Amino acid sequence: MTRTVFEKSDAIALVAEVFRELGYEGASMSSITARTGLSKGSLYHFFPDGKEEMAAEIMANIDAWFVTQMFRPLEEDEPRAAIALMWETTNTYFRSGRRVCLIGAFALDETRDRFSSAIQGYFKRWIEALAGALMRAGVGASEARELAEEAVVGIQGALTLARALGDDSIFGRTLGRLRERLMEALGRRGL
Amino acid sequence: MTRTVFEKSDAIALVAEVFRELGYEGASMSSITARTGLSKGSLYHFFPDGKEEMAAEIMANIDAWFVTQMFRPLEEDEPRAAIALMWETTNTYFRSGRRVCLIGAFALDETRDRFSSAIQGYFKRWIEALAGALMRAGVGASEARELAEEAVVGIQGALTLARALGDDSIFGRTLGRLRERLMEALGRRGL
DNA sequence: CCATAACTAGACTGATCGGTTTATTATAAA
DNA sequence: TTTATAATAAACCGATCAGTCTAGTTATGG
Repeated sequence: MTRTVFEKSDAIALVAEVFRELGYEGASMSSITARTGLSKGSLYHFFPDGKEEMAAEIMANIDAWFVTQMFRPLEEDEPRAAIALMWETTNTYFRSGRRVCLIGAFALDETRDRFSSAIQGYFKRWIEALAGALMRAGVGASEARELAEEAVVGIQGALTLARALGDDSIFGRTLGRLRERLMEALGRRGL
Repeated sequence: MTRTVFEKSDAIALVAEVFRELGYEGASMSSITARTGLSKGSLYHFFPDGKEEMAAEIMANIDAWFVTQMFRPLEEDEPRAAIALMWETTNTYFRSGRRVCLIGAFALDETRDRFSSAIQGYFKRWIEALAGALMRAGVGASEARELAEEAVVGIQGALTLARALGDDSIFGRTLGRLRERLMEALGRRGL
């Protein structure tokens, strides 16, 4: 019997894609083994506590990626550049609307109860990081908060509707609309 | 052994609530019987084809409700009044953000494939009905379409974030923001 | 080259899955 | 009443579930 060797990071990425497609409850161990090519032995080697550990590690992985690619730049770098990067990163990460937000999907059913603090932390940090960048760019606190909330809400809604309608174009249009609104708010204070 | 008698409409409403909480895959027959108080005998009496029929009937039920309460008014009644009613209906139906959109939740995982036309039809009609009302109120076609899309996207996104953050207030704020934007567009043409 | 550890394949287990069947009880027409 | 039908309860079914275990194979460090 021939053997394929996986790295844990590969396993995380592969399993994440299955959760994205089937949801937490919908992803059975057998569907995970079938779709990833990882045997149960491998999966329980990497994730001794099974599905729940898989999901937890995947979410931590996603969160860490967003922190380095988006949140920290928003929090620390030049705000306008970081915001511009955010739109790029968002569009790329979600594959122009073809990829669902796993954390958003987990939030909708009782999966949320298992991972509530991770889910809450992710969205809270996104909104706060964006609001902070807007404020550093000169936008007033309350308007910055409103705009940031609106942006993250819009991204999540667009992902839902892109899937529901089977039409990615709504994602691009929404991102464009939201970006325009932020640009407008930024434009009003010092060019 | 004592017996409780249910109506089918009761069964639909009760099971719908379980799907809303657990998702389609997460809702097992035993969890449905436990939470609704309906026995398997009753459930399979009302829904001979099991879970799939339950979900299909629930979605048809939701769709019919939205058609009479929201879509038809938007399509046929005085547009400004119908739009005002839409915000009321939306806020009431989703219990100020505490209740998830079942159809939106189904859209995110592979449940979508089972019910794609129903899911797509629901959101398409919502957007088109709202866009139509805006046009009849004097808003240009392309702007009406944009605004309608933005509104439905925003509602779905707000529902996701309300659950994710465990904070309903974001739903009310989003609805207020969206209503304001529509009012502004309506205000620009003939008061 | 060997020894040990890291890793993988897949058979296996008890529990639970969606769904069926049988038996019983309520309802309502005759 | 009687009788037919609608509705409910629960035992039961094969399939699949998450998770375990064993027997291996491959990588590595000496």
